[in-house]
Amino acid sequence: MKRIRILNLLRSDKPIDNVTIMGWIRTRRDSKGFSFLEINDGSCLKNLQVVADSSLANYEEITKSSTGSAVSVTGSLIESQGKGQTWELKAEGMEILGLAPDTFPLQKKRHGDEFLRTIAHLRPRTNKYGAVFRIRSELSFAIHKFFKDRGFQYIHTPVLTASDCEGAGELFKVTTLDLDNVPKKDRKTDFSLDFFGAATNLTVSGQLSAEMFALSLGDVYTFGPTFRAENSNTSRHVAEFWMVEPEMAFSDLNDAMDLSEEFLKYLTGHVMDECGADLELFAKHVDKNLMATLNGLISSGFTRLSYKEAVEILSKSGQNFEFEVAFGKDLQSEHERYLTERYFQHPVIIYNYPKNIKPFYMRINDDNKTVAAMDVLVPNIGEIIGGSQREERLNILEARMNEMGLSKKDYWWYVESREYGSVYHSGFGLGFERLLMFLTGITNIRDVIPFPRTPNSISF
RNA sequence: UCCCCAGUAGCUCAGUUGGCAGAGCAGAUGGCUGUUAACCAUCGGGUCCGCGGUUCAAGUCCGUGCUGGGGAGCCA
Repeated sequence: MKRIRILNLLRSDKPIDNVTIMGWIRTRRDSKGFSFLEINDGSCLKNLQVVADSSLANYEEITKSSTGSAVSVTGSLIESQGKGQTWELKAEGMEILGLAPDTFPLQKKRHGDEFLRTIAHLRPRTNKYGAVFRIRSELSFAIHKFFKDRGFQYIHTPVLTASDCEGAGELFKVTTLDLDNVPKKDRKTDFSLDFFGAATNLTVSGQLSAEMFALSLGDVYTFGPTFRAENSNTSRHVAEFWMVEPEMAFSDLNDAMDLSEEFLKYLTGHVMDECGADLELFAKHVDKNLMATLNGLISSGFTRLSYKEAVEILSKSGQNFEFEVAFGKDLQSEHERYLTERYFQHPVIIYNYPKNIKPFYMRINDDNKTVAAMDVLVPNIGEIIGGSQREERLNILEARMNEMGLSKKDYWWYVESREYGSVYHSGFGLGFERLLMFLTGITNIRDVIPFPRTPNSISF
C-alpha cells in the first residue's frame, strides 16, 4: 500500500479510514492494554501518535520496538481522545520494518550539538536537525524561484578549475598523479603529465565564469559548492560550502546593492511563510530573539554608507576596539558587528572600499583610491554578502593586474571579454550557510550543512 | 596558525580543602485502563581522554600529548 506523509494527515480536516504511514519511532509509551507510539517520517516537525492495542496480532513484538525503529502502520485517522494532538492513528496493522537495537544513540531527550556532530549520519533524525535541513531545502528552492521570477538564467560554473580566482583563499589541489612518485621537471612537479596537463584546483568561486555568461545571457546566477583549503578553525568556516553568485550585465554598484537587499528580504520572507513550524523550534530553543531579528531584516531599509563614513563612525564611537580603525585598513569582525548590531541595529551595506584591500576585478572609482565594492552586514553574522561592480575597461583592468603581479596569460579569456563588446556589470556572492545561520539562529556553521568538512574532519 | 576553556556511565552533567565513583535520562525486568520528554519499583552499567610526575593517598595538583569547543586572523 502506498504510504501517506504524516504532514498531509495532520493537515486533514476529517477522519480517514485505511491509511498507511511509514516512519521511525521517536518514543513509545505503554499502558495496560495500549501502546502509544510517536512516529516521525521527516515530512514535518510533528509526530503522529499511533495507538496500538493488545488486539493486534504482533502486540508483543510492538511493545518491544524501541526508539529509532522503522515501522509501517495501517489504520484509521481519528480524532484523538487524549490531549495534545488533534489526530491520531488507530492501528489496525503494524509492521516493524527495521528494529533499532538499544545501542541506538539518539534518545528522546535533548543531546548536545557537539555529540550530534559525531553522529552526523543520524542527527537529521532529531527534531532540530530535521528542521534545519527542511529549511535548507526550502531556502534552496526560494533562491531559484527568486531568480526565475526575475528572468535570471541558472549557470553551472565548473568545480574543477585552473585559475585561482584572484586568490580568494587557499586551494585544494586536484590531481591524478601518483603522489608517491611525482614526476619532476626542474625540481618542480611536472603538471604537463597530469590529467589536464596543467595544475588544477577545486573552485573557490564561480564569479569569473559567471561574468562570461552575464556578458552573453544578461542576468545570470550560480549556486553550487565552493572549496577553501584555509586552516580556519571557527564557527563560521567550513572547507566545503555553498555560494550563490548573481551577475548582471548593464548593472552598476547601486543595482547590485538594490538586488542584494531585495534578495535577502525575499528569502527571509519566503522561509517565514513556508517554514513556520520549523522556525518556531529555533525561536523557542535556539534564539529567543529570532523572530524580532527576522522581522527587523524585512521591515528596515538597509542603511548604506561608504567605507569612509563607516570609518568615521567607528573612530568617533568611543569604543575600545582591539584593532585600529584607519582609512586603508580593512574592517575587522568587531567593527562590522558594532555597526550592524549596536550602532544601526539592522543590516547595513558598506561600499567604496580602498582598492588596496580588494581584488583586481573590482571597478576603480574616479578618485583612483577606492573601488566600487560593497559588503552587506547583518546582526549576529557580520558579512553575509560581498560584491562589486566589475572593472569593464580593458586598459584599467590590465594595469591593475600588472600592479598586483597577476599574469595576463592565466586570465586571458577573462581579459578578452573586455576586448569584445565590454559593458559595465556587477554581481555579488552570498554564503548560503551563513544565511541559514542567520535564519535559524544557529551559531555554528557545522550545524547547518549535512556533512561538514573542516580541518582534520571528513569522517562522513 | 595564535589565545583561552573543557574531556567523569550510552547521553546530559555533579563531584567541596587531594581521602570509598554519583544523579537524572537511556537500557533490562516487573507494575500501571488514554499516555504526552508518561508514571512507579527493582537491577545492570566506569581505562574519571592517553602517557609521565608529585603524594601515604590523584577524577581533583603539575608536565605533556590527543580530541572537542569558544574567540582571533583569513574569509563567505
